[in-house]
Amino acid sequence: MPKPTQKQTIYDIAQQIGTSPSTVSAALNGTWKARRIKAETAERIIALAGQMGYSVNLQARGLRTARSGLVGLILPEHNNRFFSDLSQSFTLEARARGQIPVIIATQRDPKAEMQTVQDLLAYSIDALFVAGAAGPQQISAFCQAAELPHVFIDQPCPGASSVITDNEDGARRLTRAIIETLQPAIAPPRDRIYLIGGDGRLHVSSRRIAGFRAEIEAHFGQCDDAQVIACGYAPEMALASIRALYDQLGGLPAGIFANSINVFEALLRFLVELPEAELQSVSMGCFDYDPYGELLRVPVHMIRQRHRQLVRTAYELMDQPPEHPELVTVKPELYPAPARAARVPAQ
Amino acid sequence: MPKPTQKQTIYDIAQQIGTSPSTVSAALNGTWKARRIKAETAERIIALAGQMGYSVNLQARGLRTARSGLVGLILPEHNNRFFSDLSQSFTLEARARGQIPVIIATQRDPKAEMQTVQDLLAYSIDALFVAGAAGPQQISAFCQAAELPHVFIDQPCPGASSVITDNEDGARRLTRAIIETLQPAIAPPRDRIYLIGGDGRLHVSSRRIAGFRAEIEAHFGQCDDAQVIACGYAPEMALASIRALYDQLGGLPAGIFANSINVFEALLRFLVELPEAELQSVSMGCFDYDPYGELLRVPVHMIRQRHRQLVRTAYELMDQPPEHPELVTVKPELYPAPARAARVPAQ
DNA sequence: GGGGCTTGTGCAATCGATTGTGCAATCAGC
DNA sequence: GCTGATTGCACAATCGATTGCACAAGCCCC
Repeated sequence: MPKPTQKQTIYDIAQQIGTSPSTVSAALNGTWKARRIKAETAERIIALAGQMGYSVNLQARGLRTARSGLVGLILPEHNNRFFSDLSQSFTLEARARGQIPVIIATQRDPKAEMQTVQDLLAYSIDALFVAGAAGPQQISAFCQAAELPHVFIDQPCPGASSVITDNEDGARRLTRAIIETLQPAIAPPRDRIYLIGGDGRLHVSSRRIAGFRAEIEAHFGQCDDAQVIACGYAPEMALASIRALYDQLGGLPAGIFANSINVFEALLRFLVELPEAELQSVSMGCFDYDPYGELLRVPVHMIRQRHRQLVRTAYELMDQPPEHPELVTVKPELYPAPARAARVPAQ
Repeated sequence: MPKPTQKQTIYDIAQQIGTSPSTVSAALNGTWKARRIKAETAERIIALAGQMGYSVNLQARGLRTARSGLVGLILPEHNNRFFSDLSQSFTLEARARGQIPVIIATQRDPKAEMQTVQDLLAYSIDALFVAGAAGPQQISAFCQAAELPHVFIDQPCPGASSVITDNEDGARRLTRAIIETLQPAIAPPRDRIYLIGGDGRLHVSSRRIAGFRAEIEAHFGQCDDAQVIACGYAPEMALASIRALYDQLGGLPAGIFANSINVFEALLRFLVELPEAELQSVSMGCFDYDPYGELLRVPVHMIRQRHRQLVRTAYELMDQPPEHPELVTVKPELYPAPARAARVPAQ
C-alpha cells in the first residue's frame, strides 16, 4: 500500500540511500544494467522507492525525453456504439503497451479537431489516431509538419496511413444475407431490395453501394438505380425516404439495406407503427451493429466492424510505418438475424 | 495556418525579437501586464509566435507549475449508453474550461483502477472524477494522500464528495408511470408489478427498491416482498428470474420494473419470443435509457440520468470544495413510453 | 609495477517553461 | 538638478527527471 504523503523525488531517495540522483534514476527506470549499477544497489533503491510510495514525475521525464507516454484518439462522439467500441479497444491496447489513452470527441467540428490536435501536440503525445474526423487532410498535414506519427481509422485519408473496414465486402455479405431471407412470393413492384441512406460522394458509402449493386446484379442480373436511395445519413431524410418508398410501392419492399445505424433507427421509427404481419414480410439488414438489433421482433442482419482488429492494425502501421502511406482494410463481421423459425409467429 | 516546421521554443522567439525568454513567456501566457511588459512588445511577440507556429511545451510548463491541465475520468467501460453520455458531457465541460479530458475505462477491476489513478497522478493531473469504480474507498484514500481533488459521480463514496442520481425519486416516478399504463382487468396472480434486477446491498439499488416499494404501497396499500426480485445485474440471472416468474404466474405479470439496462436487455430477450398479444398486456419500465427503448413494439417507460447535470455539479463541487465531503443528488429524467393509442394493434 | 580493461558511480548539462528579484532608464515634483 | 517613484525588461534559479562523460578503484597480465 503506497502512501505518497508528499511528493517524493529521486533526490529524496538519493539522499536517503546515500547515492546520487542519477543512480536512483537508472535504478528506477530500468536502465541500471546498461549503466552498470550494482544489482544490490538497484534493489535497495527500488525497495526504498516502493515503501516511500515514490512515483516518477512524468512531466519531468517527458520534458527531458520529448516523449510522454500519451497516445491520442480523436473521434466525433462518444455516444455511438461503434466509437465507444473503438474507445474500448483502443484503451485496452494502449494500456497493454503502458501508454495512457487520451480519447477526445470533437463533434465533427473541424475547428475543434485542429484545436485538439494542437493541444495534444503541446503535451508531446507520442502518436495520434483519428477516427471519423471532419477535416482529415488538415489534421494529417499538421501532424506531418510536426512529425507526429498518425494513422486514420475507419476513414481513408490521402497521404496518410489508414485502416478501414472493407465496406464493399461487408455490403456484399449483408446483401447476400438479405437475399437469403427474402420471403417467397412477393409480387412486383414490392419484390425488390432497396439500399437506404448514405452519401455516394463519400468513400465509405460509395464502397457499400458498390458492394450492394454487385451482389444484387450477381443474383438478379441487374440493379435498378432506383434501388439505391443514398439520401444521406440524417434520420429525417431516411424517414422521409422510407415513407415515400412505402407509398410508392403500396407497402414495404421485400428487402431493406440500411446504410448505417442512424438510418436504421429512423426506419425502425416508421416500421414499428406497422402491423406485425407486414413487418414479417420484409428482409432487413443494417450496416452497423447494435445489440438491440437482435431483440427486435423483425429479424435483422447486421454488419459489425471489427473494432479490436482495426485498432491492432492501426498500431501495427504505427509501429512499422511503411515506406509510403498505406490503406489497409479489415473485413467486418456479419451478425446474421436469428432464424425466423425460432420466432413465434404473430398472434 | 500554423506551420510548426520544427519545435520552436520561447528562446527562439526571444532571439528573433531580441528580448529575453522571460519576456516572451510572459507575453505568451498572458501575465505580461502583471509583469509590466509594454503592450507593443507583447504584441510583437505574440504576432511572431503566431506566424512561427509556436506552441508551448506543456510538459515544461507543467513541470514548473506542478499542474498539467489534464483532468481524469475513470469509468468501468465505454460501450454503455450511460457512461458514453457521461464521457460526452465530461469532454464538453472540460474542453470549455480549457482542460484536456483523459477518460479511462478500467473494466471494474480494482487493480486497474489503482494503476490508472497512479499513472494519472504521475502526470500531475489537476483533478479526478470517478464513476462506477469497483474500489472507490481505495481510490479516495489514495487521492487524499496525494492531495488530488476528486469527486465521485453516480456512486457515493464515504469520505469524499459525490454527486449521484436521486434513485429513490426516479424509482418512484418510474413506478408511477408503470402503474398509470397498467392494462385493465388482469386477474390474480398476474395483477402485480415486479421489480427485477439489482443488488439490495448496493446503495444505488437499495434506493431504487425503496422508491419502488414506497410508490407501490402508496397505490396498493402494501408491497409484497416477492415483488422485489433483486437478482443482481447479470443478464443470465435476470433471464432466469423472468422465466421463473412467468412459469410461476402462468404468464407475464401486469407490470415490470427493470432495474438497469442490462436487466432490461435480458428481459427483452425473453419477451421477444412471446406472442405479441401477451406482450401488449404488460406495462414496462426500465431504470436506464436507450434510444431503442422507444422503438420497441412494447411501450417502455425509461429513466435517464442527467449526465450533463451530473458533470456540472461534480465540477462545482470541485471548484468550491465544501468544508466536509458532500453528497449531492440530481433528479433523473423520465422518458414516458409513447402512448399505446398511437400504435397499431397487433394483426 | 605499469598499462589497459572492467566495474560502479557521480557530476553536471539539459529539456522548456515560470517567476522572484534586480536594475537601468524615464518621469514627476519641488 | 536632485530625489523618489514608475516603467520595462533581463538574470538566474527552479521544477524533476535523463544521459554523456569522467573518473576512481580493482583486477589481469606481462
